[in-house]
Amino acid sequence: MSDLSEAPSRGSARLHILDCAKRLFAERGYDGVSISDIARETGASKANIFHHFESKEGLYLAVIAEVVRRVPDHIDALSSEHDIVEAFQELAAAELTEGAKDETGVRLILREIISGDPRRSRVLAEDIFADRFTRLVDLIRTHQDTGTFRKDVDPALAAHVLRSASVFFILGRDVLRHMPGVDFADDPDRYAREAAALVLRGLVVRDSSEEK
Amino acid sequence: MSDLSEAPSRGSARLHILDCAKRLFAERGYDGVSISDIARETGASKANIFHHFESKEGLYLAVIAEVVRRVPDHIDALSSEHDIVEAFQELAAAELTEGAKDETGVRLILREIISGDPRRSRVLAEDIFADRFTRLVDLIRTHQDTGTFRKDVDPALAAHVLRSASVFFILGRDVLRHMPGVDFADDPDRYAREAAALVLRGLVVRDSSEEK
DNA sequence: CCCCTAACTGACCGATCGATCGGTTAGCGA
DNA sequence: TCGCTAACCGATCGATCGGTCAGTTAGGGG
Repeated sequence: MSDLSEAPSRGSARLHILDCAKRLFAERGYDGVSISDIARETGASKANIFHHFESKEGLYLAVIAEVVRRVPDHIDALSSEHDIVEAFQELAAAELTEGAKDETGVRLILREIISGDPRRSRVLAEDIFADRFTRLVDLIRTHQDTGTFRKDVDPALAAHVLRSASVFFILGRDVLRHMPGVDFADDPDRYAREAAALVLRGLVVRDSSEEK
Repeated sequence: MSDLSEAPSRGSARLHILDCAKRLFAERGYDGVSISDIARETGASKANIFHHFESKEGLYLAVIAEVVRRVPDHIDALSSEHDIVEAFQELAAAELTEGAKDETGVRLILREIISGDPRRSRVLAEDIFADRFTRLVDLIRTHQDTGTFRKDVDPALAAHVLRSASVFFILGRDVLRHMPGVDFADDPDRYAREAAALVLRGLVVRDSSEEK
């Protein structure tokens, strides 16, 4: 497998191993993939994998680190849009399109989230999500201060609901495809925009006049 | 371990194995748990596990089936509430409290969702989620017809966003606990109600008058 | 009483796990 | 040209994997 004629340029084998391992780990999880599997997939020998990486866990952590390193950030780009709903739609669509394109990366991180290992949960939370989550919360809070957003909503909670809608879409796509009445499973862009609009505008019609 | 003095009443060992296996599978996943682990945890011998279950996969499927069998349904109970926002809050809170109480069950099903096995995704979708998902969609559509809910929102999409908010809360709790500014990680009831209210009422204040 | 069956066990099977070994190849600086 | 090092390999390690088997125990119906 993977006989790409040549091009053994410096460190290419290492990258190839990382790439294959990433896909396999994303598909089957850490315990579901053996070094032999990765070796077979890369076309290299088992021993060579241990030459490039100190252990199976070392390889796995390297894969995670590589995925994390490549996670782009779309939040900054929208600060000064004129229509706030449109801006959030744009943000959600950009993130979800990106996520759908590199589904293996998303799956990998999500597997890590539910792994339940408290150490890794903490590391992941602080190193990766905390920063952009905080910025999203700040963005919401800013709009609350300016009066664009209602003030009786916890900004962190709202941020989490927005994130959930995006993340769980990718996570549950296979199931979603088999749901009756669902025609957006293969259209991340449309889903992202409609979901963002939904959370911003709400589901109930806006004649009810209740104040907290 | 698990020396409950006696009471070897009919089939109790089988149930004990199911219970331990459920917890272990939820924590570490299918490939992360060996029969020896389960045997050690239950206090029984490996061979005895194969006496009660035909194989490891058979045990796993039995665990899944047991979890699915116990999933309660809260949707029917709310059809005739007077305040629609309150009704949805009640539904979300009931589901999330239930889910938080039996976190292992939720984790197990979520692991199954992201496993990526297309067969199982299909089975899960059709046997478990389809029914109540459809009823939630129908409920939303009904309120659209009566004019309570806005009509420019895909009911299935709205249902999925609502589900996402609940499910991903349990899934990402460990990470959520380490997020700055998050104080609802250990309060499923409050989160469920605020999240439901958010999706129903929306984030933006309701003076903007745009129609599609 | 005996006998049958379900519950249960320790010992063991071949296969595969992560990891290590000694040894070979290839490329590059001196 | 030599020599060093990184890249790579086949063979093999002890441990553990899922699963089997022959045999023992316990309990209830005849």
